[in-house]
Amino acid sequence: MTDINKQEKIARYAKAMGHPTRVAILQFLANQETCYFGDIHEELPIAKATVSQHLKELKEAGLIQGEIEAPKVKYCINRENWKLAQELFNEFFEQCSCKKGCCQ
Amino acid sequence: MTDINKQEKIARYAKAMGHPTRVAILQFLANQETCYFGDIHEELPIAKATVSQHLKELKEAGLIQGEIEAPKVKYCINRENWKLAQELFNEFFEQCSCKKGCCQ
DNA sequence: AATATTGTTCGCAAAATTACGAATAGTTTT
DNA sequence: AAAACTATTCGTAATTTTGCGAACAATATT
Repeated sequence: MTDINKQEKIARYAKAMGHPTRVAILQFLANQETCYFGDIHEELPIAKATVSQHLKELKEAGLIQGEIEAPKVKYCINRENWKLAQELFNEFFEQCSCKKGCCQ
Repeated sequence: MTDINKQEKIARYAKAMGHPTRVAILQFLANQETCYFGDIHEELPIAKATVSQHLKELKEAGLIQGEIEAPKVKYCINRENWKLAQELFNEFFEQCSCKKGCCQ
């Protein structure tokens, strides 16, 4: 992956994580095996339409995935991309020159 | 730090990192000891007013800091918050249930 | 078949983000 | 003191984000 490509991926993931509600959703999902839309909605003080929208964005960013289990919809973390995001952020934060002992 | 507080901090940092240009700026700064506004602007294909705006946001999020070294302005990573962000993101990504071996 | 349940999509409004040129402010150099 | 240099702030326009209620779609239940 090129540097610029990595930057764009980081920005994409970061943007998806750039809202408290979405961080809360991710955290909730990360600590469940899987769960239904209703469970997520129950946790949050916002309208279901808004929850659905946040879920859509997280899904489009690739951090979560949903599958229909009629009549419910089951969401979970997208493990593959979660791992990728973790690696990208890790590498990103590690690269700081202050990690290399060259500054106070 | 409470869980919700952490979530908000993560969201705040993530939001700041949620734009390719800002990731590029952070990456550039992370690999310099320090540098001037002009150096950053030179790296980027956008107007200086826009660069300044992105820098302001990164500064307000706490990821960078700037100091006047007349007539220039010197920017650098805010090491303290960089470290905090690194720890928060690390903990966040680690918490996923898929890390704990309880799912495929 | 009618009704209920579960979520998504639509349509809208308010607010925030992004980007830029021009104007401005603060120093420094001439 | 004037001119030059560096970067921020202002004003504006276009786009995106956020949030909601209402309408809708799909399946399950009665």
